Amino acid sequence: MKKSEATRLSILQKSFELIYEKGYQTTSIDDILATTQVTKGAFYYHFKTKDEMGLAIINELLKPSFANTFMNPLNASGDPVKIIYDMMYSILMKNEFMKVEHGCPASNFTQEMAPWHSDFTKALNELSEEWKNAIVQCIKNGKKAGSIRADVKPEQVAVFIMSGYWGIRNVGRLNNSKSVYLTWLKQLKDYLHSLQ
Amino acid sequence: MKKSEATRLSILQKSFELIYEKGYQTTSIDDILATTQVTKGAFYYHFKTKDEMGLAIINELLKPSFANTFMNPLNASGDPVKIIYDMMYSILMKNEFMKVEHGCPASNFTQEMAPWHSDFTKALNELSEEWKNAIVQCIKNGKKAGSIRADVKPEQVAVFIMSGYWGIRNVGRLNNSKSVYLTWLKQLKDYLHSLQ
DNA sequence: GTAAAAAAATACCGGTTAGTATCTCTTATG
DNA sequence: CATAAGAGATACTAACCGGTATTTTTTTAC
Repeated sequence: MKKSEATRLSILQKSFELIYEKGYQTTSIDDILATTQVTKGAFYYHFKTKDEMGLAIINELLKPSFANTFMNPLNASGDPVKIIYDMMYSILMKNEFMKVEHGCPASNFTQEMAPWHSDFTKALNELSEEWKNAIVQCIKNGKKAGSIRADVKPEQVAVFIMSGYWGIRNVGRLNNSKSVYLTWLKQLKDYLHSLQ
Repeated sequence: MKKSEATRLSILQKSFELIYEKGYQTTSIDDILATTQVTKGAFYYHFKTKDEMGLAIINELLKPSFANTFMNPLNASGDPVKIIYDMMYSILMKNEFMKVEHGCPASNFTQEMAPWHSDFTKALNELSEEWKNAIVQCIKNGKKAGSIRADVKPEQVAVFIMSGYWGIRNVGRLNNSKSVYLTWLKQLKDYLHSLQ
């Protein structure tokens, strides 16, 4: 009951990396088997279908890691301007898992799955909503504390910031260079200050 | 020499719509043949491979239409704040081809192709660069005319705005509702005014 | 230690994919 | 109207895909 958990997790983790690099649809079961050194029998013992595995990746790997990287920083107390900027800087510039040429796993999943798999889209929408709400809360706190102007609409700002992040990941992939991240971050800082 | 051009164009146009709705990789040649009522012989007479057709779609359909919708409005003279906002409003809310559930074709292509096809990525990066430069120019004009503050960095602003657009398309697909477009547009307006 | 259940290995299947080879029809030109 | 090239139709293939059936090995419980 222990080693089997290990192979299951190994399948999930390696698949996650592979899918992050190659895309979900272009990563075949055989690809996964080749890199994990797991046989088909083992794979299908743990997962009924490829999509079930995909969903497990989202729920068991993506969500927790998302919570760590995207949510936790926002729960800190202090000036939202600093909190949000630092979070974005850390996600874009310091995170070692995410590569500029591959973008953001959550965003990639979304874009790739949206046209044809509503279960995935739903799961990913939850992520996105959680993030937005966390940003909203962070800004509301700032308004209460007086570091953010009273007329600022938290919801609007959250959507605006979030969109910018998804977008700059897209641009980063196109340019294949982190320098656009820095350009974006500079303007994000100016924008955030305009809320003070 | 006339009818053949028509079938070629018909293949491109129908494929474009199909790919826009279903994604490039999940749209098979047979799908295309079924909807275009064209036979495989005809298809492969006009295009050597599926990817060649994909590139033709980008260069012959996407680029010109992009120029119309995304570039032309920026060449108008006047206040960049109004020009840029009106353009975004028109792209997001008034364009009849683009559906919220399918996002923006240029963005979809990018996300889907990036991991495995550098030719596509290159072509799409050109689009993105052109758009950015057009926004940069528009803002520079505004600075000269005095409607935009002197300390505003056009390049940064352009990247920031562009990213927001790619991103809100992503969010729109997740939410499957245009209401996030309106939320984003409101904040875009505030942001643009902060540049005055 | 052995039997039962869990986990994994192997071989295979039907369907789909992009692409090809070959044949036929159409059209433009003399 | 003949003919040759242009355009399109048909039938096929080889590789790959996700998934299954069956067997073998490993682990757990007694």
